[in-house]
Amino acid sequence: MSSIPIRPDVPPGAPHERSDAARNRERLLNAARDLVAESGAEALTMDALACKAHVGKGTVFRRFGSRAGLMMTLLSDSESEFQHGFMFGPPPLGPGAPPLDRLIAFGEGRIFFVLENGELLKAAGAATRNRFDVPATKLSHRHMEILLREAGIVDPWVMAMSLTYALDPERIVDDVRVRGISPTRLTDSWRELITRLLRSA
Amino acid sequence: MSSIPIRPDVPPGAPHERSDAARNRERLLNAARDLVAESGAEALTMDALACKAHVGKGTVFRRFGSRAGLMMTLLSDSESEFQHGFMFGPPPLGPGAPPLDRLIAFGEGRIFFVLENGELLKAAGAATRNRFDVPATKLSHRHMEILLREAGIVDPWVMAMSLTYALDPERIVDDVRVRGISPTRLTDSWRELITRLLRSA
DNA sequence: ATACTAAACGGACTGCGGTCCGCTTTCTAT
DNA sequence: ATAGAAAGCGGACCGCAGTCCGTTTAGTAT
Repeated sequence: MSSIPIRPDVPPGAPHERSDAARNRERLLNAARDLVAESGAEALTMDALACKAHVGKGTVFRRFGSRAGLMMTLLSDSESEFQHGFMFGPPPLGPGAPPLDRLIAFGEGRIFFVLENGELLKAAGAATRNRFDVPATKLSHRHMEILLREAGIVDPWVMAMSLTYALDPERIVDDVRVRGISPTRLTDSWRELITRLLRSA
Repeated sequence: MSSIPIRPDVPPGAPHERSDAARNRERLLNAARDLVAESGAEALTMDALACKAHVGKGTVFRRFGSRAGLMMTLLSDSESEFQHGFMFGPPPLGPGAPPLDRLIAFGEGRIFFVLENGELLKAAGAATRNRFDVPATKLSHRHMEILLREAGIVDPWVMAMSLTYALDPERIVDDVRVRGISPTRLTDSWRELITRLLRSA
């Protein structure tokens, strides 16, 4: 029953990961999860991580590229789950429902997803400059674009971008945690936005 | 014809600014404008500024609080101008036109404003955490909120927040400069968004 | 003029993200 | 088993934002 641990993102020509590299990746991921669990993502520093994982700082950056990259790695599981939901799951989030309902469900799902993973998302988004080289973001954008096109929006690409920013993690988290807006108000307003946007003339 | 230079933001009980402080403020502002002019806001470092203004680093931070604060100071002139435009200027941007037209004009104005001052705005927004303690942002938000309420939106406060993020400087600048979207597409899409959002059932 | 006080000053210092590069380890080919 | 090459490693190092605190200086009161 021994299983080979899956290494994500490994493109076709796999030069085979070295054993020490694999070990260190494991160490780093565990240490990172510990640190996040005990003090939150915001407080995690790359030095502390390197230290806790008994690894050089260079190794940390070789592995994840940047702090944002680390956060994205930490997010990737729950993110894939959410992605799976809107791509293959049951309607109204998944395929089978009309665009209006799917967009409403998408926004609601996204809002709750953000509220669960807000710290990580904010830390991951802080990259600045990438922000849209992030596959997950591109995928969400494209998903909305397609639904908007189906619904007759003239420039679905740009509209999807507007909606993407309307669902910005920082915005959602701060609305709820800093400005005291309830999640319900957020989802209600999203529903109002999409409903008005898509109802036919 | 001698005029006393206006010191902005000075609340009632003015303990009178010391002469050396005034002189340093002038130096810093000039140096900052020079630096921005020659290499862009992004490249401006607080050390370089202090050095160029022949002033200690502590002085820079005493004056502006943070890099974002400095950028906001640099912006304040053009920002007031834009604010004046939508608060007191001629319709459709200013009062006198219906909310629909005013919102469209507001978004268009904002897009062009951002494209002119994008670097400064991005650098100013990087504050993170404040972002809404910024008076200018609050004012824009409130402006939209009022127009949305007039137009019958159920939760104008939250909707205004969505629209605020849809007009985020980073979004606009990156759409145009990184992703190659023309300003016209942006304004057209904004018009489509607002038009659909506000047309009555 | 003198003495006093509070504001202002400046630059050394800290903490963090990120880079660099000489050294070490693992894998592969023989 | 051995040697060579490449991937991996680690920590000193850099640049930058922001803080701290002992020193200087501009106004004020006498």
